[in-house]
Amino acid sequence: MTNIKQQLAELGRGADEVLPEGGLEAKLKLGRPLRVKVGFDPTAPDLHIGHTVLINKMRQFQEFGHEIIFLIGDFTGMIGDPSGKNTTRPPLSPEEIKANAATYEAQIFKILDPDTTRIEFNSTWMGKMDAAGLIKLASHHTVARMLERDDFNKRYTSGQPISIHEFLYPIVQGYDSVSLGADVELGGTDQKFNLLVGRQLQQDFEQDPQVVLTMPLLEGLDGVQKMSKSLGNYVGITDAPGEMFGKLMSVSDELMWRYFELLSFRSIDDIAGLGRRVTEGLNPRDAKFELASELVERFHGPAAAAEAKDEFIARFQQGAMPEDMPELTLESSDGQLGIAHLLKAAGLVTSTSEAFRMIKQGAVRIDGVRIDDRALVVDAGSTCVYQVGKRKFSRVSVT
RNA sequence: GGAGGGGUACUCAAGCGGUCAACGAGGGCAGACUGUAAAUCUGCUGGCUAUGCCUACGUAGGUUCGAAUCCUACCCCCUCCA
Repeated sequence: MTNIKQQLAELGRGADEVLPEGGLEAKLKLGRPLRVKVGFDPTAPDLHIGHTVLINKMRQFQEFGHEIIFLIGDFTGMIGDPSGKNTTRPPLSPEEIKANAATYEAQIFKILDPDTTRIEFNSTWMGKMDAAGLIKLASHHTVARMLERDDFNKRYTSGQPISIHEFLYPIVQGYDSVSLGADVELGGTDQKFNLLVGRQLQQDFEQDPQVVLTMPLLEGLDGVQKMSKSLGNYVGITDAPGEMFGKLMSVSDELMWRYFELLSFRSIDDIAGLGRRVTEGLNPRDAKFELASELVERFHGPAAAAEAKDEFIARFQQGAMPEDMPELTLESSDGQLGIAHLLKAAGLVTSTSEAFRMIKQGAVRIDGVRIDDRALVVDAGSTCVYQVGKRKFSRVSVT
């Protein structure tokens, strides 16, 4: 096992908080593999790279020889984590949970070692608990302490409803730590309260309380708001290689370093070295290439990563047309097809009005030649490459 | 149950009888430039059978030559009181 000092440095990398202070060091000094628990909600199996910040941290623990437990909160899923929300989510069916769990597995094993990752469902123990047991469990926590949690507090003071069952979420999550005998629990910063409840319950159950390590929520591509699917500022881990590469290249030079810290598997020293080289004159674009390549390789393999990079260079540095593009055939009514309708039918724009706008702005090219005539008609029998902006292409035959 | 305030385009937010397809900001898209789909600058940002027409300012009616703007009813949200 790697020495403790080195472990502390890497494990603390990018972390928001480690509670209690010095707790992790004490746990590491036990000299045995630590049991590291991380809970996942079964509702959102479509991971983006923001979620992998946490999974990367799990990987680090795993690489240092610790035991990691990927806990799927299928029981707590019936409650729906009320963190930051004021609406309850509809409960999932067992089939949905099963399907989501399978999706999780496929995705996380691109990062984690499947042989040493333990997957658990909290229904295993919670499903057996009866009402009396639940009441007893609930007696371990007070309403006053619940109301310390920021979002509960806000809702309470502003008169918004809090259902009793929402209080059970942190308690059950905490009890999971008791059941598993967790040494460490990882989570996003928004999970801090829940993770701390675990510590308190473990104490009540006469266990050595877990160390809590929170990771920040990754900023999205815009660099301001949190990465989320609904904001559209995300990189999905199932994104196609070219798309993933391009999205990563679009982050600002500044944000790139944040991504290196939280997403790269490279060592802290290694990244600092790269930073120095940029200061000394290396084009930040080339540093970004390394980031994008590493991530595409992680999810799609080395061949796809190399291809995505070549394609990016050809396309945006040299202005080449992409190798693959949608091909389709459109039927003209009377041997001719107006350009606006053609672009719309090809899916390059969403409306004819938008097509006219794009033409006016000089964004439309046919076989690489810019056009400016909005009334242009294309004769039947032709096959050309139509382009709108730098990124949308389609090969269209008109019949 | 009572008293006020409010619902405007992707989001926030102006407008309070005509010049409003609707100020401004954010976001998005495009163009220029470049060292990259960074940064910066500029433009665009309802639809269509397209120099005109149609639909849009919570919903349904009404007043008016003309309404997002005035009136009525209804729905929803917020604040205070019970």
